[in-house]
Amino acid sequence: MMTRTAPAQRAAHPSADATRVAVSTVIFTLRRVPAGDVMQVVIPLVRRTRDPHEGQWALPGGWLDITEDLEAAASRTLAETTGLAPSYLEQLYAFGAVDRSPTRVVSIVYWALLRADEIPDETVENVRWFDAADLPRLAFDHNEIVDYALWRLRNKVGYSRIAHGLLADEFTLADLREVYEAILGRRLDPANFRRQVENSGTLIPTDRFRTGSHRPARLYRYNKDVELADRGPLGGRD
Amino acid sequence: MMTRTAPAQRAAHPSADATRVAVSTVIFTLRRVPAGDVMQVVIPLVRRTRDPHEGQWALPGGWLDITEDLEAAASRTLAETTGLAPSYLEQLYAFGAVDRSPTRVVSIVYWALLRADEIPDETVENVRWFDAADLPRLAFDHNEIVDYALWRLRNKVGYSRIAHGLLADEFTLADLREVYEAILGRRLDPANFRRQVENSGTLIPTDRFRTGSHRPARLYRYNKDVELADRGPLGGRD
DNA sequence: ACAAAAGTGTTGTACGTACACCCATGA
DNA sequence: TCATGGGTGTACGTACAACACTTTTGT
Repeated sequence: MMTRTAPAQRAAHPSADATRVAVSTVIFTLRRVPAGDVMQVVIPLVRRTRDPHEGQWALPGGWLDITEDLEAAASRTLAETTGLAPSYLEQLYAFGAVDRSPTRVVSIVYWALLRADEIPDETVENVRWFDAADLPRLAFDHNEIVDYALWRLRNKVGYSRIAHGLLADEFTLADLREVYEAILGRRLDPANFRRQVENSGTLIPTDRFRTGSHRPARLYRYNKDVELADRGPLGGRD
Repeated sequence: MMTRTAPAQRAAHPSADATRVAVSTVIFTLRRVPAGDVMQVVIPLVRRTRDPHEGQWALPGGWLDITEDLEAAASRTLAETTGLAPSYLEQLYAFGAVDRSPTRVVSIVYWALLRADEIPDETVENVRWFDAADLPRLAFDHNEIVDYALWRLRNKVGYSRIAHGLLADEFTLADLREVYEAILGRRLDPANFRRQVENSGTLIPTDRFRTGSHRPARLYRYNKDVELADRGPLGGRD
């Protein structure tokens, strides 16, 4: 599913009087807010350096190359602009209102999950991480797009195991619960959460424990036989 | 949500070495199979009269005009090719694999529901209705697209009231149950179905009854305060 | 009267929620 | 020993599936 090397040169864009196809991605990850003890959902945005909405923050993206599939374009453009390689990538929606940009642009938007261990230390120039719940005014219709992506994320966390796309290989039940709590924006009962996820068959207990504070917590792994998310007959193709 | 008059002339397409954007629609409706007493899901397909896959059956669609929104393009192209005006229209997915067509085409695909009373008597030339469960080999990747649309329909019928998009204004609970049974492909308990749908708050009982066979059945209407389908922050825009 | 569909009642199981309680560790 | 999070037990309410049963019509 992941990225490949970017092609050396890109095909010239068609004349501006034609519809052009762009690809953008809403990338979600979790960050522990320094002061408090809660996690928050954050997304990386790119400061625009060109004419439409120059200086404003926008979703990472770029033009679709004529020789690459949609998902490949999403992987490539987000890697080029942010240097990131998410663990999960799924198409969100195609946005194509006539007035969403000065020239006619249809944007195929993807959304992605980034594991905590995939976040690089030094950030790329012109990229900044924002609390998804408290965004500034973004370029184009990107506020609307992020809202929709958040809605999809919250929905999907309820009926699939995508939350695992935000965690490293081994984790405690408290880690997993924190992910759910950050996405859903409410506290969950530890006892009930444990039983739910244990009965779902998606977790494999290891014989390792995480120590350091109070009683050690058992570490779990994901059962790779269970799909991360049910995408129906489409197995992740375009 | 519905169609408008088609523009008199369409902008010339960009040169064939650029990516073009097409819009197609999977239109679902129900038909009572003549012999038996069951309903089946049927979709209209158009016979291709041009080069790629000429003679094969394909989804109704056409090129996106540079001056129209995506949903408007879906409404227009399906009206032009089939003469239909569905009661419900929602974006399905953007298909853009490089090899899905001889030239590079990104298809924004919609899916639609047509009420029984919206089906015209005489069918347009080159349009034929097919049982969705028994399709021939279609042009391009359209078999795959229909499979995905069917999956979405079956999913969505479980957590929204879209089934109502397939019925006339007034209907009996048996009518509604038939819709669910046709979509889900299994029989439902009339008693439990009644309670479920009654408690959902989406139905308004009228004081009219349908007579004709056995005990008369009460007619119901939809509560228009309840959305047909939850589309999140997107209220049906593109 | 009888068949058949409309509509009601009852029961059991599964599952989510609330919350009391015990366990194991660091300090 | 105490505070804290890990982990177990239990009781209650809702939702759904199964199915027996009553009601109302056409024939």
